[in-house]
Amino acid sequence: MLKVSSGEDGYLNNWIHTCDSCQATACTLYCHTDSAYLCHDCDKRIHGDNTTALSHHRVWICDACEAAPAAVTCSADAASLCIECDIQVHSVNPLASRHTRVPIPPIAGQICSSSNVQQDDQLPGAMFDTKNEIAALTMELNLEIDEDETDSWLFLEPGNTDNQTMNGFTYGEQLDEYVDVVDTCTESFGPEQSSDQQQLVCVNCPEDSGSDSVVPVQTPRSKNQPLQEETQLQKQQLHSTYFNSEQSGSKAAFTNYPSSSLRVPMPMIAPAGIPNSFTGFPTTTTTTTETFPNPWLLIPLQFTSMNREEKVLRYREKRKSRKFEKKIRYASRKAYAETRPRIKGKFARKTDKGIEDDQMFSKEDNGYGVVPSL
DNA sequence: TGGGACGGAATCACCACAGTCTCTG
DNA sequence: TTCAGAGACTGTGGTGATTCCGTCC
Repeated sequence: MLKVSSGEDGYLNNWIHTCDSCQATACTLYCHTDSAYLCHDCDKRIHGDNTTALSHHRVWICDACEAAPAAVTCSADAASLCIECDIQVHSVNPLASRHTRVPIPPIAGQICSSSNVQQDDQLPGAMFDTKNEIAALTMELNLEIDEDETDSWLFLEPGNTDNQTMNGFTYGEQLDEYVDVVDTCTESFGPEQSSDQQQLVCVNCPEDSGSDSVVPVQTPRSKNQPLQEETQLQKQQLHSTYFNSEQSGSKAAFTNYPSSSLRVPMPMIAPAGIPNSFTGFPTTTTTTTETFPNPWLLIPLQFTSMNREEKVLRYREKRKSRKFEKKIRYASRKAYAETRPRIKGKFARKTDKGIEDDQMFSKEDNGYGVVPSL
């Protein structure tokens, strides 16, 4: 991680977050208890000396953006990702969406060394020693649940949604809130600078590159190539993920990420007696373990009233200025659609003349049936 | 003050087809 | 294990139909 220059919000221009303690080096982990980004040395200094500090809830920083706390580990990509990057990376195509991701538990104990963390066998956030252990857990979690069944988890009591609130939010608001989270690039900057900043930050987004004159081949994407796509799957995942969390506005606020892609029903709805906020890892309850084998997945963080108020205000501002603009993912398809014959707005079959024109066009294009670029 | 009528805005479904993905042999 | 082929799936825009909401009487 290289330090470039620091922005007003504490983020470096290349998304790298500086250590909140020494302010000199890039952070490598985030302590939820202290609400601080720390480098290894500072973490060792702060948390290394007493058992109380060691129990602080710490997680590694996302491998992709290197600015937010990692929430899941993808064994397929061998990377730890924050929620936003996870969404971006794994919503690219159905194949990627099938990657099994394991929510990252907090760092247990002291970090071994400051030089070799997050490498190979020392996956971020792991109380697991090796990738093998993570893979084992992954298989454990890889429960196949019917889509309809998964959907049913999204609603506590169908037909009685009016009065269902959590922590003062209605579910509808929660739903809105997660849409906020999706809009990652915009979220991270002020409204005025968002578009420009996006151009700078999301250089790997195909939409930003402006080079998608043909339908892109959906190859596996590296961890540094996040995409901005809002698919229905995303919404389902987000809905599942943030349904019960009151802190959706900040990616730094999460430590757990029970993605629906894990095909694990969201447990936070079922256990009626479990409070909405937890301060630590919950003890196993009968209800919890019956519906979900990993109780540590359901721990929303406790927020201070100030934090919450701040997030709520921010969320409300966002909601006011939200715009649901259609995003064009495939310029080639847009071009095709615009040139297609229509009858009352509906696509119509190509006429013979249209086919002839297309053939001529193809000949002019050296015989390749390349979609004309915009 | 409540209810119906009206108009504008918003939302949704429909269509064809190139390209991609998945499955099977 | 690799390859080829078939079939399923996705995404794209303009229009009309439908729904929603605010205003007026």
